[in-house]
Formats: sequence, structure tokens, C-alpha cells
Amino acid sequence: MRNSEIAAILEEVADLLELKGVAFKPNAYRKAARNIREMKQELETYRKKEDLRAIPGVGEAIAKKVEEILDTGSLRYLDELKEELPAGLLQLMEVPDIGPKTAMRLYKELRITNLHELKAAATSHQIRDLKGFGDKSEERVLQGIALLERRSGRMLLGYAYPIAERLRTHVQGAARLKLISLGGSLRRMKETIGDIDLLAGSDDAGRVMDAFASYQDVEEVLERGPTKSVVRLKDGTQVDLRVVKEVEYGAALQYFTGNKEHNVELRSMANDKGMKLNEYGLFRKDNNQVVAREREEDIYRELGLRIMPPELRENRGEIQASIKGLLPKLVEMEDVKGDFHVHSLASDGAATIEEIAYAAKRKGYEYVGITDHSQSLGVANGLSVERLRGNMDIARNIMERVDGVKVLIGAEVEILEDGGLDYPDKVLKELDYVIGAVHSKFKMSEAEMTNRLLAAFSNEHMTILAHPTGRVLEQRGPYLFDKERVFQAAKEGGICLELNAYVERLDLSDLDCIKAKELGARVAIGTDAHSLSQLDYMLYGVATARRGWLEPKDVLNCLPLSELVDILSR
DNA sequence: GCCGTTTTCGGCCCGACTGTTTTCAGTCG
Repeated sequence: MRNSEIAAILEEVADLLELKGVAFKPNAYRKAARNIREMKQELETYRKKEDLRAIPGVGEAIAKKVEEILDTGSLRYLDELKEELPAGLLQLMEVPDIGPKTAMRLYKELRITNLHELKAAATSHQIRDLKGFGDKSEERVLQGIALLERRSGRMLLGYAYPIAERLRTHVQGAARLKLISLGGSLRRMKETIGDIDLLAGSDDAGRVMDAFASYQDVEEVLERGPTKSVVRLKDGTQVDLRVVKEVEYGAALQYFTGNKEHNVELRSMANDKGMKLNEYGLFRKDNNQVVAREREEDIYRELGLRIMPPELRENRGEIQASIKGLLPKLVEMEDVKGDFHVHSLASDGAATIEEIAYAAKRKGYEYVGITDHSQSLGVANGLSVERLRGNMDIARNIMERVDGVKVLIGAEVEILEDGGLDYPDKVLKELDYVIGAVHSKFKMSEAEMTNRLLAAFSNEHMTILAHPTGRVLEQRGPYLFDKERVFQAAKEGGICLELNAYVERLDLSDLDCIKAKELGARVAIGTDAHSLSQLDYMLYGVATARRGWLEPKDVLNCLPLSELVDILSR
């Protein structure tokens, strides 16, 4: 059984315990689940060498339960919990404003056991008669259910980021602000986000709130208080805005950036040092004196830490690394010297090679790789050998006319079912480099897919493995393969793993980048751009690499052209 | 249920907002 499945079982235990009103245990199970989910090794192999209790958050009791799951595939404790409560009750907690207490009361007092019954009860005005409820809370329940019914999951980083930036710019201008920033998962550049967080520092909060509410795309103001407002935009996106005093801005920025676990860890460290940390500052417990608040780095410094980039603040070891002075020097946009994955008009792209070359030059790149699809991918107008050679001629011709940027001629070549590549070797040899890609037969077994990828690696012309896991965010999970073996083989064969920056892929993920780095495989970022504007997706690729702790030396795009040639020709 | 150069028992992050409240519980992030 995979770590993610084991974690899911523990999380279900946590949900049910929370529903029962049990204190503290739910958090203990969640913590253990999260650490198991993010482990670099599968528990099946880990347990053979190590004590499960060595995993943070796993003690005597949870270790035994994990053993049981590994041995039997299920957990009796969970089955018992499920028998105590109706299955649909957990759904109720997905409705905004309904937590464990409310869900349990709805069950005990109105015998409501699922979303359907909740909707019926609210529609027939049974909710408002409960003590502590009224017509407003009943209306909120109905709105919440409606929201759930048309909910399409989390928003992709690449869609949310431009929306948030436009809104930030509007508020900044309209309220004449110096201190305003994105916050939350968006500032950490997480691959998907739930809502947009904005944070402003101003001694005139009312003016900021007015500017916020007046934005043209605001559909409805959901909350408005002296320091916090919440709106829903016309496209359904929820945006939170917090305003603090200018002197508190650093503390608030810290507070609204770290993920929950990172912040809990920091506040606990503050506690140990006789201090208290909240969004207004770091204070001494005994006399409430301010220790730090104006700048984020002051907060970290007073806690004995060096500040780390927002992308790292996930409590994945950055705090320990910071204490030891071992924070990575992360890759930055300025380090990127080129893009390896761009489609032209020849296959399914929208721009000519010449337009792409000029666009790359405007970005200050030293090189750009044209990688149109290969012959078998008919749906994307894949290039026959003749058309590919025609494209090479065009590219060479352009290179004579465009100064200052090198056009690399590559191809995104299908990795066929048996691991063979979709052009003959003598054609592959003519290319500057080859990106191998799986676009078919996703449902192979783990062993078959592993062999398919390893077979592709054995081709001496293979340079980069495109979107290595095949996932599409919020739509399609990764295909099965032995990640450790494949990444290891990539390292040994000198093949790069792509970090495909297309907003719907971001594949490698942040965690996969961490794994690639650990196993020593180099990462090549490619936008997979199908139009000139999509060349901007590089921002999200670099952000994901940063979340994966990658440094310039780990990323192929950071090499200057002169050093690139050897690696591409292997 | 986990954890500990303060603790093997007693803690477990902290505050804003809402609705239904005459002082607060529940939810959320």
C-alpha cells in the first residue's frame, strides 16, 4: 500500500474523531498522516530498516495502527469508528461554516446524516428553529450547499496569480499604499490554491477596505470588519484582505505567508523562548513588550532563525535548515538562460519559429528550444520526418538572421508502448536534443510503465523526459511507475527530468523536485508553450523548482549556452 | 496521541468575524 493511501486512512480517523468531539487526537493523526504522505520512501520499504516511531508524529499507538494497515490493508479502529456514525456526516463538514460541533448537532437533533437531507431541512426551515441558529445561518447553509454543488475544485496557480496581481495593483493604486502583498498559498506559489489572500499595511484601514470593495470584478462582499474583509469575485474566487498598522506589517506578512504547520512551529518556538507570536508582532510574555514586528526578517531573527523564501515555508525541514544555516540558495528567474520546450506553428503551436526566437531574445534568453510533436501524435499534428527536416531548415535560416539568441532544434518525441522512440535513430541524431514524452497508454501497470521509461532511457539520443509523471492538475493523476528507479536511472544516464511549467501540469511537482535532487537527477524547465504569451509560464516553473529546494546547479536552464552543448549531446 | 537540555505528565497556536447572543460558541485560516 502506498504512503498516500495510508495517510488517507489516518486522515479519515482524524475526521471521525473530530466529529465525535475528541480533543487533540485528531491533530495527532493529521500530523502523522502528513509526515507519512510527504516521506521520500514508501513505508513498505522503510519499515524493513527503520522503526516507524522514528517518523515525526508517529508514536507507539499510531505505529501499531500503521503496521496493521501495511499487514492487512485496513484498520479495525477506523471500521469501528465508522460504525458509530453515519457515513454521510463527514460531507456536512465540507459546507462552509459547518464544523464538527454543528454537524453533530444536526445529526443528533434533526437526524440529518448527509448533504441531501441537510438541504431538505434548510429548505423547509427546520434549521432556524434550532437553539443558536436563526434565519441567517439557515440561509448561509443553503448558500454553502449551492457553492459545493458547483464547486470545481481548487484554482490553478497560473490562473489565480494574474487575477490576484491585478487586484493587488488596483488596491495599491486606489488606496495609495506602499505596503501590500499577496499572502497565503499564493505567495508560497503552491500549485493550486483555495482562495486569494491579500495583506496591506496602512494606518487608514477604512480607505483600504473601500478600495478593495470597489474593485470592478467584486460580486459580493461576504464579510467586512475593521481589519478583515472577504469578497467573492464574479468568477467565484474568494479573496481575503487583512489590513494591519504599518509598523505591524512584517509580523502580519510572516503570519499570513507560512502554511499552518510552519506557523504552528514558529509560535511554538516563540513559546519556548518566553515569547508570544501573532499577526501583530513578537512579544515578551511577561510584560507584553514588542520584540519585533516591522519586518519579516526581524521576527525570524529574534527566534534564532534566518529568513527563508516564502516558497519554502511549508514545515518541510526549512526551519531546521535555517537554524543550522543550511538554507539552499534557490534558483531565480534571473538565473534562467533559456526555455527547452516550445511548440511552433508546425505542430500545434500558434507562433512561427522566427516569432519565438524574437520573443526569447526579448526575454534576455541565450537560447530557446523548438520541440514540436513527433509523427505518431496525429491529434497534435505531429511532424513526419520530411516535415521535421523542413522545420530544421527553417530554423537554421532564422538563426542566420536573428542575433543574440540560439535556436536549438529539438523535438518532443513519443515514447511508444515498448519504450522505443517515434523517429529512427538517424533522424534523432540530426537534432540538437530529444525530449521523450508519454502521451498514450497511461493505464499500464507500474512494472510495464517503469520498463517503458527505462527502455526509452537506453536510447542514446534521449536528453530530457517530458512531464515525467503525466499528471494534469485537478483532472488526471500521475501514471504508475517506480519513481526511485526511474529518477536513479536518469541520473546514471545523464538524462534530465523535465519540470513542465505549463499551468495545468507543473510536472515535476515540488515534492518530485526534492526527490530528483536527492537522487542526483538534473531538472530541465520547459514551458511547453503553445503561444508566445505562454512563454511567461516560466515563472511558475521556477516557482515550483524553488518549492522543490532546487538551486541553479540543479537546473539545466541555468547553464550558459557554452556549457550546454556537451550535456545535450551526451 | 505525541512529545520533552524546562517536563515521562501536562501541555498541545492564536485571533477575527458572524450570528445569536445578553457574554459567547463555532468556524476559519
